[in-house]
Amino acid sequence: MNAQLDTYDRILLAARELIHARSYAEVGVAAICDQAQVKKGSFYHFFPSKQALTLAVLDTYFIEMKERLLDQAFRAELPPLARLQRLSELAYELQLHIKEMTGHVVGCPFGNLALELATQDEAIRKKLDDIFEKLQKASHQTLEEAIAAGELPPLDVSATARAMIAYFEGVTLLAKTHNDPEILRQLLPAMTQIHIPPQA
Amino acid sequence: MNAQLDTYDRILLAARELIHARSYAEVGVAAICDQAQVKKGSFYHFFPSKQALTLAVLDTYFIEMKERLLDQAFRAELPPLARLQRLSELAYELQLHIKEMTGHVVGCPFGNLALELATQDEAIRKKLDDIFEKLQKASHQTLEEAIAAGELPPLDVSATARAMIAYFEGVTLLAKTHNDPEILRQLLPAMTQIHIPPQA
DNA sequence: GTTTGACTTGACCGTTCGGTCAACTATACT
DNA sequence: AGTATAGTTGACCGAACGGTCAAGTCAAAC
Repeated sequence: MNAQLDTYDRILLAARELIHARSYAEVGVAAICDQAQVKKGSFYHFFPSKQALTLAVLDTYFIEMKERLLDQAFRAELPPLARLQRLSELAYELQLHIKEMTGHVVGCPFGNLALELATQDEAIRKKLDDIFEKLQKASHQTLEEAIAAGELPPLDVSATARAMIAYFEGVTLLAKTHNDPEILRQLLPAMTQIHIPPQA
Repeated sequence: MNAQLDTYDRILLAARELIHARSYAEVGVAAICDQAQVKKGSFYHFFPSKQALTLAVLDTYFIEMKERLLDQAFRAELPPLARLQRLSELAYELQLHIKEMTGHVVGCPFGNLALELATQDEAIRKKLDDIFEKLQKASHQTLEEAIAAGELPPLDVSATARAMIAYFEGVTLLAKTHNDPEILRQLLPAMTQIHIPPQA
């Protein structure tokens, strides 16, 4: 499987899939090596530790999420709020697709690792914090355009962007716990209702 | 420490604290036994497995959450929406207090275990799902009163209750990732803005 | 043709994991 | 006093954990 990829990429791909489907602690280095068809010695030739691998995996999660969700939803030809609705649809479709293949709503890789590791591993916590900040910036831009277009009243754009990401993560958490993608379809569209007013 | 408690309760208390502060996988049975000052043999006299202990721990989390948050916030003498605002304040104060003692925003024990274990342990997933449903029912009641009092327009009460819990969990997730309780104070009050309209 | 260095291999390290068990002690009932 | 029973103890289990390492392969650089 994936014989065309070199060793480094096979490890990264295997780790990505396994950690997203299970969890950080549940997936051992040996399991990653098995799936990647790599021996443990080779693993430690490319990655100094499981933590270092996980930091690299987070980068690939971000790239994939950007390509499959952000770049698809935040397109200039759509009105600003419609972009956020499109993001909701894409997130629903993605989790539905994964559930059809694995039987589980696996949720958001960032949220998953955040709640598992934020208090245990400072480097990973920091990286996840950076990722959420990037997501916030992407929403920020869209919200400003929505206000300029009159689709939204004036508001605290930074706080509102963060609130929408929080809602997105929380809905995904409930969908994972219920193991039901329909929760995403039902609840995510309300994302745009959350408005944090400007500070006085 | 806690010499007045019997063995069973010491195990439960130790597991509660450790799992909330760290994670399920990070806390081994040996660590729980150390903290509870109990030998491993005694542990397995009272609990058949680590999973069974965790299910019991979830019950104690729910009782504590109900006493410290729900029962304090959902008081009949407060107007319905004010109860939800009070819930936000209490959640903020609780996480702030824990951070002052441990250095970490530890987040919600249910959300933490949900994202770590929902795809790995079906019994725990189911129990967490039940707990979130109970929370939804508690919000449901308050939302109906808010609508009756004219504080809210007619809406899909069940879906809105779930959406508010999702938002609550998502904000807590971001606060944990940022390790900053202020996020709760800034964002949680917007909880009551999320309205899922009634089905046509 | 030889040297270099990236990469691979498989055996191995000490530690910890969840869990078991036989033996022991303390308490309570008859 | 005798016995049943609940609880305790510490040694122990095999498996898995993250990680190490000496030895070997191989293609490119000289």
